[in-house]
Amino acid sequence: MNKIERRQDLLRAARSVFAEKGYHEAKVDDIVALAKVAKGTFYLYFPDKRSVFAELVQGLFGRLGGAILHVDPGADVDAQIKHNIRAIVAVLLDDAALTSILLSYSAGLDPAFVTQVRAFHHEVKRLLVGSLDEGQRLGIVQPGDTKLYATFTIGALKEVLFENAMGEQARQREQIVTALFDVLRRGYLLSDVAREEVTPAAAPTAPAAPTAPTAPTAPAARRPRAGKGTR
Amino acid sequence: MNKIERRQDLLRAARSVFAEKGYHEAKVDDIVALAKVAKGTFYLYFPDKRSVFAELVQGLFGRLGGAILHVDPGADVDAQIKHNIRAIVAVLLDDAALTSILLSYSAGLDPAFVTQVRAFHHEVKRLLVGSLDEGQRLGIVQPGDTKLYATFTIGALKEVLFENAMGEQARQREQIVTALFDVLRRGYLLSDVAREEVTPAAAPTAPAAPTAPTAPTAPAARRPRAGKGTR
DNA sequence: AAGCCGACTGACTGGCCAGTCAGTATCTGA
DNA sequence: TCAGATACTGACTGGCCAGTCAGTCGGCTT
Repeated sequence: MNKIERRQDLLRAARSVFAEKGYHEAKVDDIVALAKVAKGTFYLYFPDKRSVFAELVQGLFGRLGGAILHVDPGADVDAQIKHNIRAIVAVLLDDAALTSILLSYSAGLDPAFVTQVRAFHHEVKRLLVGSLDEGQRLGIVQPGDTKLYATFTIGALKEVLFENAMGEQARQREQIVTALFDVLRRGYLLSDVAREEVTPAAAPTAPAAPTAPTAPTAPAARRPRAGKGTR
Repeated sequence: MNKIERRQDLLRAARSVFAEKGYHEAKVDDIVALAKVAKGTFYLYFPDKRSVFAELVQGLFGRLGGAILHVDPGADVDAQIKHNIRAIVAVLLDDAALTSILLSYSAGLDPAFVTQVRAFHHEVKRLLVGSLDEGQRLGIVQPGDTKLYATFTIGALKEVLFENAMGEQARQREQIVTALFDVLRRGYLLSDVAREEVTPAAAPTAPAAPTAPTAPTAPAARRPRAGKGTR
């Protein structure tokens, strides 16, 4: 058992423990117990608890960053978008353990660390907003607030991955990719126009009183759903 | 200063501190300092730290649960959906402090508590999935995995609210509502018609997906098409 | 075989903080 | 005015756990 292997053992153990208990509840004692070494050994390989965690997260960030490609508007955009979704999903699904921490347990850590996570998050969003802006110029993206679009997208992605990481739902990678892409492309609600034909009777019972007089952001056009019934 | 007011003071102080530092970093000493009482006083009003937090969260849950109405398919569905989105947004925006904790800091608490939060989350999702299923039967919702739709929706909503709670973006309530609704109804990507039909079990590999030079569908802008070339 | 060295060990310490409680202040009604 | 009740105080304790370090172990060299 050389030093490198031992280090790996510790990292592996740390990852499991962090994933299972979150940062705070993960005790160094748990990690060393799992790695089957004495506590002192841990400190021969890492200066402190924070460091192991940081190293694990750093690795994840690296893999994520490497997976995301800048979208070239000159080529097949759909494919590239799908590719990016797929890449992100792949990385994060393969490391469900860490993902679950980053997505839910990411607080209460040292401020410095939170900052780091936040920064990465911002970077991803910046990148996405940039792409969407460009897409708008090219007519690939609907008019509207791209920052909001980006936020929705990231949120949706985080949530699925989080569910997966938490073991609440085990989904096929490709299913997630396809479904998300489809929602981004056409939503899932059918407009009321198209609906008229399907609904039996529309008795105006009005159980709720929504009262939505304020609806300034009227989207320019409601796309007439031509052959939407297919599928 | 009667007992009720004092209790309110403590609750208010606790809310601020929790919001600012998260559950773990919030010390009872911080709370009592902010409320300007001695530590002992805190324990005259609450059995322990966990309880204050639980009470705060319970209140939020109550308000949220009360705000969500079951959608009646016989009436104006769009309006009701918008109403629900608006109600949730309203509650969560008004309590940015707590929201930020629930959405990010919700871990490392006692397992019992995490369970509670999780349960609520599930309940909301269950409700939404139910509505979507019904919607599908009525042709209001696209075919597809409603659980996935629900997850995306909840994720998107969480993310905007989280950003707002974190003070990263201050958005108009109505803007969020409208934008989210629009995305749910039509997505934001304008895409090739050719990709309308999506294969469920697509080939996983090949980052550069099926080269599909196709006929455009978007109304206005045309976009250049060329060979691909990722990055 | 002797002695050196790097890897490993685990009992221990120091700091932190939730929660306690003996004591003090303030109020209230007789 | 004073006695009892109620509200409040803050120094203190006990438990927990990250991080330490004096010491063991086993392999390698000479």
